[in-house]
Amino acid sequence: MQLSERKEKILAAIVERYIATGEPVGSKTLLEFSSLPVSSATIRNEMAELSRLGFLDQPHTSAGRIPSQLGYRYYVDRLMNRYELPIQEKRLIEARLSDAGGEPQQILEQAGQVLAELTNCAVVSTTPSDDNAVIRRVELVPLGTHTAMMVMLSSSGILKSRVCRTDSELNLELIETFYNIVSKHFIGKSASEVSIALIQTLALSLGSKSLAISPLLVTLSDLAQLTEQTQLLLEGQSNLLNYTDYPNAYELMEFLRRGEPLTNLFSGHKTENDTNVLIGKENFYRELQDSSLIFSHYSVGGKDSGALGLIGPTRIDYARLIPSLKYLTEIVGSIMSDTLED
Amino acid sequence: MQLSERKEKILAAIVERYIATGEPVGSKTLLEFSSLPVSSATIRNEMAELSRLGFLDQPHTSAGRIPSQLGYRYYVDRLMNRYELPIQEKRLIEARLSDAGGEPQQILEQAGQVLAELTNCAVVSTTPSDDNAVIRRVELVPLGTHTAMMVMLSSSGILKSRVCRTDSELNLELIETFYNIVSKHFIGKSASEVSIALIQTLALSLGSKSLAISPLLVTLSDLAQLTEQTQLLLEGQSNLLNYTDYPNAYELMEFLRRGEPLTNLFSGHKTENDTNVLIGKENFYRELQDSSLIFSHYSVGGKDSGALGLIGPTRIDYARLIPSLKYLTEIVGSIMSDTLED
DNA sequence: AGTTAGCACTCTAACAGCGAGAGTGCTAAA
DNA sequence: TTTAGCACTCTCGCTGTTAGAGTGCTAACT
Repeated sequence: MQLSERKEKILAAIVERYIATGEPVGSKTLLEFSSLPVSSATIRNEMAELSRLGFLDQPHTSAGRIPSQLGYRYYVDRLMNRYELPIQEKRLIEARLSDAGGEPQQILEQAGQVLAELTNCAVVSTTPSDDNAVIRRVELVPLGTHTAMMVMLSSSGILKSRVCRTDSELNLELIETFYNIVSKHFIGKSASEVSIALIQTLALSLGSKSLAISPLLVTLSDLAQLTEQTQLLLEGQSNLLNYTDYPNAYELMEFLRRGEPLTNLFSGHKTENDTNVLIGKENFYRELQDSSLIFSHYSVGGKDSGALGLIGPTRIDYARLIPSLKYLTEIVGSIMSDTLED
Repeated sequence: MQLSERKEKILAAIVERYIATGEPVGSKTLLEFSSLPVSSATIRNEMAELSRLGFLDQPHTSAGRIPSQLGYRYYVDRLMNRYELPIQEKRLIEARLSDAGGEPQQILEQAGQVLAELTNCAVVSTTPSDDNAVIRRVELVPLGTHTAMMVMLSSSGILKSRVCRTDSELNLELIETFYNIVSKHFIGKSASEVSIALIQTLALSLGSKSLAISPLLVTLSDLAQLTEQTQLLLEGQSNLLNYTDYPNAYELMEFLRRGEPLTNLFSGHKTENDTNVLIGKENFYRELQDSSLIFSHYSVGGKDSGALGLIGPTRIDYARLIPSLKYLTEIVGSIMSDTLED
């Protein structure tokens, strides 16, 4: 639906004013604020119409108007002037991310913190998932006579480790056998190829050594699963507590902590244009229906591999947050790409 | 101060009742609940006296009594019957922790989750800090022609990694030189010995290779700092939102997130008996003065190295939480000890 | 001397009533 | 089509009232 220019101006002004103050906007307030060359009565008429069309809500008769979900949607899709980050700010952020440590998790953690500070929202992100990722390197570091730490690095840069305990003594021969098996059967394989079945057949084929080495292989398989699993990182949850809009922040925070729903949402809902904006009831999950979720996928080596998302009340500054998020996903993607392929 | 037996019974009953219900306890309620062989009038007299002595507070004249800070203190020190975890529960927890992955952070994360579920409190823990920890192993994994991932394992089992970018190409010779330097100058050294000065003199002594190798040495030094730094882990913060006692949970959650204050508190305040209990205003930090903090140090190899702590309102079930925390610290310590020295 | 019944007293929480203020929708005039 | 004006509605904050919970005190009882 296309609104008249004047209606658009009024809607935009209401959205922006409400985002800024959190108070319902009345016709008089709007008049001073928006400097339209009309009287408050005209604005009242237009507002009444916008209400009838479903773009505005009214908490009660004698209150001003607040944007409805549809109002926000129209604003985001057609009215909003994106507000880009100043260039110095961008440089600053870039420096912070470059300094994060270089691993995907570290970069995302830092990006999450930056975004949380910048936006006062909760920030979620998923670690890169790459269907073509393969095991790149496995190290076994003996810690004692029967324990060792195993470290696995995947081609997507994910590093995972576990401590492993063996029944028989961890001597040089055993370690060497392990490394042989690894380089022969695991390096270059994807995690999904490391099945229990493979582990079992391998163990069997080793005969007498089987018993000694199988704990190592089991750990190896665990690690392969871990490197493949997408992880959800969370930053700035406490920001949500500053919004009076959330009477029960607990439910939302528990939802975020659970992780899988969001991970699924992100992987199912590929970025169509650049940034996805889900407002209020547009969200599938009940726990998010009082919130807006803005998310965008970052791409490593030209391929979408994970996402960053912002969560706040529907009353957030879309014009500022969307470009910020977009910038962060771009820079995260480019830093990760740099690290992995040069 | 020693209270009469009857006063103690009444105080204990009030504390327990208030912990259970969160409502001020009146003389009549107490009568049904505690089954003392006296009338409500007598209880009233005793309660008045306990108020005068400072063990009870009264929100207002016509409300019941609630324990004062002193009341909780007396209860914790002398009245409380510790409520041990049932043995099956202990076994279950043990299994969960053994399965966590073996690294200190992984064990602590799991322990934190378990405790958060068990207690409905926020759980904090510090990673083991060991003044005698030394660098055990360093691995350099090339990722591209100019980037590599460096992984460092300390003798206390801490694993840290960073991605490092070099100006000149990462060829085999460079890598070999790096490993030589590492094994000669760094393995077996403590992190504090890895000073900037050392890095600089080393770089200088290498002459022509100096420029190529110095980014690697800088990263090495960064990693050494990281492995040495105590980290604060946080679980179950959202539990705090379930207590009506916290009008501004935001402040507390930000305090927990900041980390250093608690890290300092733990390291400064060594475990005297077995478990420390700081109630309300007994806490040094303003942000904790509406809360109780229970913490206890775990020991790895017979030496205190980190701590686990619970944070909740002063109105928490000390009798149940203290033994739970104590058990968790013991098991965390024993699992970590097992891993590192066998 | 300690305990108890009884009672007057105090304070809160909940509810109703009221007025001020904000903002609307409608009407009639420009 | 716009605007001034006005009656109307609804919230918010204040006040007053009442019911109920709980106390502290006194006087009687064991």
